Amino acid sequence: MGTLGEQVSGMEQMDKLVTLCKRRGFVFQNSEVYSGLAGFWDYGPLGVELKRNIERFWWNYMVRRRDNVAGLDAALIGPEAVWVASGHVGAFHDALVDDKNSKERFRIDQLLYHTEEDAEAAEIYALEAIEAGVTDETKFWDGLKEKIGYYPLNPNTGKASRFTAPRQFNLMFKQGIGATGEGGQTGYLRAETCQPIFVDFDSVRVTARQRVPFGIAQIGKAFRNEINPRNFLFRAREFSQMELEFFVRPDSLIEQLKAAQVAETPGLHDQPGSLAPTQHWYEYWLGERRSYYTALGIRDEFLRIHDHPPEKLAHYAKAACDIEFLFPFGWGELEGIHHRGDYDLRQHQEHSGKKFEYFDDDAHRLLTESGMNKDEARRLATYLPNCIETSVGLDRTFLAVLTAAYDEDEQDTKHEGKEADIRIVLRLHPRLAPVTCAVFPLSKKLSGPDSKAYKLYRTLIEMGLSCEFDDAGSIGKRYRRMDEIGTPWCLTYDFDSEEDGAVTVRDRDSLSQDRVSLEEVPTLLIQKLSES
RNA sequence: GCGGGAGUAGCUCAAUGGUAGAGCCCCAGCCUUCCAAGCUGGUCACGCGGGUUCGAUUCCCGUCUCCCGCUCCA
Repeated sequence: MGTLGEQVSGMEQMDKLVTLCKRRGFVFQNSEVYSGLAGFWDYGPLGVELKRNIERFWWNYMVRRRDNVAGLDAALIGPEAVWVASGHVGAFHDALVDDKNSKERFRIDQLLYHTEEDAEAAEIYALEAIEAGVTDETKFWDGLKEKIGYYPLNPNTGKASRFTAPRQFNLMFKQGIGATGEGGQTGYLRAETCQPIFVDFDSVRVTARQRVPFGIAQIGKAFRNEINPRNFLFRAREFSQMELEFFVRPDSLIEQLKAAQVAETPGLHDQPGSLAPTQHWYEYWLGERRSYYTALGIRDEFLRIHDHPPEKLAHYAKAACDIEFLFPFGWGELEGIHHRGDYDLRQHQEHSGKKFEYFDDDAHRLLTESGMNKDEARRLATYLPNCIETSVGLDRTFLAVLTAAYDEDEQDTKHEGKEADIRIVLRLHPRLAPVTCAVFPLSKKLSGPDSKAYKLYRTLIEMGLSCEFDDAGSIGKRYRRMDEIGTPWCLTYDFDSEEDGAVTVRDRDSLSQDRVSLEEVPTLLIQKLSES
């Protein structure tokens, strides 16, 4: 952060980011001409480039450079059965009540009851009442009192209060399949991208010829009908996730067998056998994910790990933590790393009737070699894999990258009568920047389709670089336009270029200017990119 | 979803019960111009709907969106 960057308050910075995003075409409110739709955003010309660069970065880091991770791009919508099995149809249908006195909102089972049984009875009663269309609060609460013998209290004050009748909040988008809406299936837009991964687990494993441990990765949209979308891209109703589900053996049988054999057996890579069998994979991925953010150019002081205490874990999780980023509005979750156990595969196995068990050839061979009888060896070698999940919010990463990159400089100004010359600059990682370089003919007389400047621009484009050509306005103004969108390098073709065949390469951060011959420019840029 | 605040050009703001001005941005042209703010010209706005009124950007109601707090947050 520059000197000015540190002085602006969080919300000021957020406003500046939102304005910049709109002004320069990173992100627009969806359907703005129809006054907008809360929780939905459109990525503009620069936004789509930045977003794809982030995706590519993640995909290379998590999939392409590993031989034990396979990719997937599954449908956004799935039949009801998938979401019943995953638990979303049940868990995403909370019955909520508002306290009219305190303006607080509670899940009905989290009010103050004498016993847990009463709380459960209240929830069941509430869901029935919602089903039956009961909206009269007096009728509802009197009915509940008949059931459990008293009115529940506000859990914060411990006192009686005026509650509304319960309402159901369905966090999943539901859709009838088939044009008539009749006779077809009910489908849901996926609430998280991982469920199709679990459903396709066996198909991917077999076709990718993968053996446990291995992972399945996916980047794609997910949808949640959030009660209240907030904080720009941070909580949207349609958003993208980048997820890896990594499947591991739930015990340390292999390590034990190998250790028992002989010392020369090489240990599995990255797999110290002394730890709890799956815990180290959880820690391995946490470490990998931290390195990823460093590689992405996000400094450590913007990140922290928030461990979920055991009593607060979701029903499926054995361990969980969040990687949080310091957004302008405070710390917020960027990524969740969860040890999901075998919950998901087990659920889908039970609901679908298909086996997701894995037969471990290695273990089977070692076991039979040790003289164990076949049935016992087969039993021990067959298991349902456990899953370590790393789940990143792509839109949140986008916002984090912008937040970390946003800076304001104070420049020396030649002009008098003005207080300060403020330069807005996005210090984006060069590989993330939506535009990598720009070509500026110093004068329009050096412009035109047959000019050398334009030909340089075409050359760079054909090399696959993201490049812009700008001949409008003063040269300084053009530099500023590029600073504001984070373009790392600007190439200026001037009157001397005709003679010396060289251009000025201007650096976004150092403002340095180097004279480079036209022939060397492409390789220089490629080199700078790979070194960054 | 509740409570509070706010919506006038791409941005920042102004004025007005008789349909709106400016600066910056943007576009075109001029200038041998390497770090915004030179000259000339130009485009672009009262979130949407309804009501009151002869007439509404202005007053009222609703709605949508944004911000803050609560809530929610797999």
